[in-house]
Amino acid sequence: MDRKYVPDEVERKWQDRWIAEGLFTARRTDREKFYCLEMFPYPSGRIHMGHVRNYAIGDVIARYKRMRGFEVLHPMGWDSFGLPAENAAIKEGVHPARWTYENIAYMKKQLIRLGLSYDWSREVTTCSPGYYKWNQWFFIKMYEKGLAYKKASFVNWCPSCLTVLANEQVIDGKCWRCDSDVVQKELEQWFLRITRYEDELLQACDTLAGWPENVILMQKNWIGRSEGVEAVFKIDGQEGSLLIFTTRADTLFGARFLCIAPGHPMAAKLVSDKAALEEVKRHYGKMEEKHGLFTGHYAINPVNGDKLPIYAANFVLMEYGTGAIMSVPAHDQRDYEFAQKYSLPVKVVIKPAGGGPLPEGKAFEEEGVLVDSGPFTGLESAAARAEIAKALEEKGLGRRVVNYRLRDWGISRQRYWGTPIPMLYCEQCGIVPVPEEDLPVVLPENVKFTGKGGSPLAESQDFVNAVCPKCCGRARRETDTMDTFVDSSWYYVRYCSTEDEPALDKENIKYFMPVDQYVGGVEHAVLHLLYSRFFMRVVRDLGISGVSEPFQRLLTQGMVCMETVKCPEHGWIYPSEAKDGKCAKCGRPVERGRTEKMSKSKKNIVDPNQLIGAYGADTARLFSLFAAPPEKDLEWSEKGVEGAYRFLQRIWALVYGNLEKLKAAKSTPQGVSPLVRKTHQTIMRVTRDIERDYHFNTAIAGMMELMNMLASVEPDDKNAGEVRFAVERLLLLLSPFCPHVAEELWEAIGMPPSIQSQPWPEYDEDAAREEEIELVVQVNGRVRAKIMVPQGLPDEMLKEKALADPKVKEFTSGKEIAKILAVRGRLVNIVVK
RNA sequence: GCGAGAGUGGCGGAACUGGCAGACGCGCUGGACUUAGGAUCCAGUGGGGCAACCUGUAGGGGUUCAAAUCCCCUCUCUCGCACCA
Repeated sequence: MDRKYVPDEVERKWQDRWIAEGLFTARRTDREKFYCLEMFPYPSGRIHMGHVRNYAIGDVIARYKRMRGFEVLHPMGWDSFGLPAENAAIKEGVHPARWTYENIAYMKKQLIRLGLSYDWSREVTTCSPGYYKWNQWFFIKMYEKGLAYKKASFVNWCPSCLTVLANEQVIDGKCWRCDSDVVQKELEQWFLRITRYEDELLQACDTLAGWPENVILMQKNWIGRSEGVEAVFKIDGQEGSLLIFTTRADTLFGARFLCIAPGHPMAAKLVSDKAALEEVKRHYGKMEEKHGLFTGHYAINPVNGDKLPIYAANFVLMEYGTGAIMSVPAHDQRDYEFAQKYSLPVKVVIKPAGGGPLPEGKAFEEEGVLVDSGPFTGLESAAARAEIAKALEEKGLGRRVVNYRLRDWGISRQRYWGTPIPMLYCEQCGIVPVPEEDLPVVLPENVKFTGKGGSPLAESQDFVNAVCPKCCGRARRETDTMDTFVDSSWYYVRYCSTEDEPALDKENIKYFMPVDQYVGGVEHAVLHLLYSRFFMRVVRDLGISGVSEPFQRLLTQGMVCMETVKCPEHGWIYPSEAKDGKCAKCGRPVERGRTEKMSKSKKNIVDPNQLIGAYGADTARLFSLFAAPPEKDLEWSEKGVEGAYRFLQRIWALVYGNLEKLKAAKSTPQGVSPLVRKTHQTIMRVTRDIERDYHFNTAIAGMMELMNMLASVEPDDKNAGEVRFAVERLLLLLSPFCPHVAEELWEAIGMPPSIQSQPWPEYDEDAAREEEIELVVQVNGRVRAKIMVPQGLPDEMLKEKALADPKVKEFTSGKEIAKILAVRGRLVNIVVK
């Protein structure tokens, strides 16, 4: 009867049953669907607490929606291409495929051990040919539509390893392996024309009602739309001209010189000292002191004919606008700094509208009133911009344009472990896509991983040598692979069909898309989400789906944090290595650092395996959900975990301690007792807290309150029915959070499994309402009395009762009552003078 | 620098549209049961005061019968972008 709670035993039992019974498979039905998705992990080896939190949140939502009667699609997979696998191959000699698939097998076990309710028949593994075939297919479709193209672009290059480096392999401008200085090397690379959708992607941001404000803002800023004008500056005494972009046409009369990017085509033409130009290029794009070089030429300001010197400058970006700017040192801080360094003149053309003074020693960048600006003098900035733009357009020397910060998406990677870009270079026909029927272009397995030289694929002659599908002549295969963000840009579409079904089944996609709830970390707020929004539109424009926005609602969960401990001798140490404020190794007093995101380097990590081993998956889930609302950072606390465990123990003890009485009782409460009322209130609260932005922490608090009340009720013949009623409801409410305990106890009290297939409990609003309420009486805003009154009395009665209260009289006697207010039948405030 | 968000007990966090500040959990204090307690149960727990009461949501001002919540200023922290012309 007094069975002990052994989480491991209970959890494995139910995990096996759920899988055997296929409770979590989704299929197309007449019911309304709910697509619940969590960002799939990179198979790094083992899961971390961040995954536990992310997937616990998603699992509660999926299980809750199932109980609410939805056909829930809740899939999981592996973002399994990427650099770490290749690094492991270089360092340890394991093949990336083996390394990856072993990691996947292990991590899958871990996820199952957490009791997550996934439909594994839809498992996606991006490094499998069956998946990346479709990356290639999309690529070819995009190539046909002009959405994929090739152009020269810079990569990080290590001159010692003779290899391209990813951004994360460049540490402080040096190679991660050999510490050599990294240089920029120009290569031909493939790009996806996301900019074709820039305007739509920006506009549609305002339709993302279910997204957090900050993420929408980050998307908008990333796209970075700005309105301005392009103006033509003729070059003095020479053929040709320079086109510049500015958002501040109102400062055009203040231009004192022009700056062009060192890589600008005109730079090479205008500058005779090539070595000096190279020097400027060396500093290009670096956040440091500005470097410039006078080209020896002048340009003519189209509005007033001023002759302005032309400089090549490191801070002017070739990728934005036209790669050339007009420099207005009086009204742009960057130009000001440049002018200071090269002793160039400054001309003020804007003054503060209020007539205040100009700042000293820096540029005045705000808007104001124009001075010294010819016919435009006296206009305000906004009006002047319009007028000057008009004047330029009339002269044919300029036009209004909109510029975006967003660049096309460079997807070429000089790596092995990624999707081969399905292109051929034919000696006769040039660039030729691999025919659809020849897909996938499979990664060859027998390649060497040295970490040196070019891409491993380029070394594989079997791979490189190909036949042109057009002319049957000799062709060379593209050896670059795709950015792994391509893989994750459409995996949610792939999930709509099972592994056995066609990959892009329109009917399946129509039924399941879009994702109703997406859950993941903020670190993907910009790139992954933007690329996915782009890809969804491509899928749409290929006629595969009618959906434009892939993710209806987005929840970005906070980080999992823990305190850090530092020893003066040993550096960061695990909290367990500190005893009584001293380092266990050397005995020196430790320094308590701040609470930070869990990371291996800071040694402030908790291993999910150990956690589950000690307390079970239900406790791990419960604590992750209870300690903070999902969107906020969560501070890990061993004591807090124990508290969560204790809560489950108490429920367990409650059921097993009264098992016979509970089993014998019928769940038919007689009337509305305090326990029955509390039960209805709890159902109401938990439901509301879940519906209101998934505030699981308060929902769990509500269940704890009900548990506390249950613990104070000793079941006897009279009340056994209502206790059983409360216990049943409590288990139902608990089941999305701690599914194993809920199942086990549900079965224990004699209910047929599975609790997962039960409907979400209903509440009775009348039964939930208190018969008596505590009326708060304030005098001049201060609480002076609390009186129990029947529910629903009219305001006049409440005021009367309040005034009659002896305590209140003490504060009102002899004073003039100015006003009495009653608020929602719960509070009365008496204002006296 | 620009943009966004946050600041509530010893700690994590509650408080729906302005209406009892501190739900729930942790910790702490006292008690019970115990050979024992780092198990369990009961009671208490923002600060000050014997008390009636006073005071309290980063700091300062304001609106209101009433402010953690709304408005203005200041400070601190976190995040994002960062030479985008």
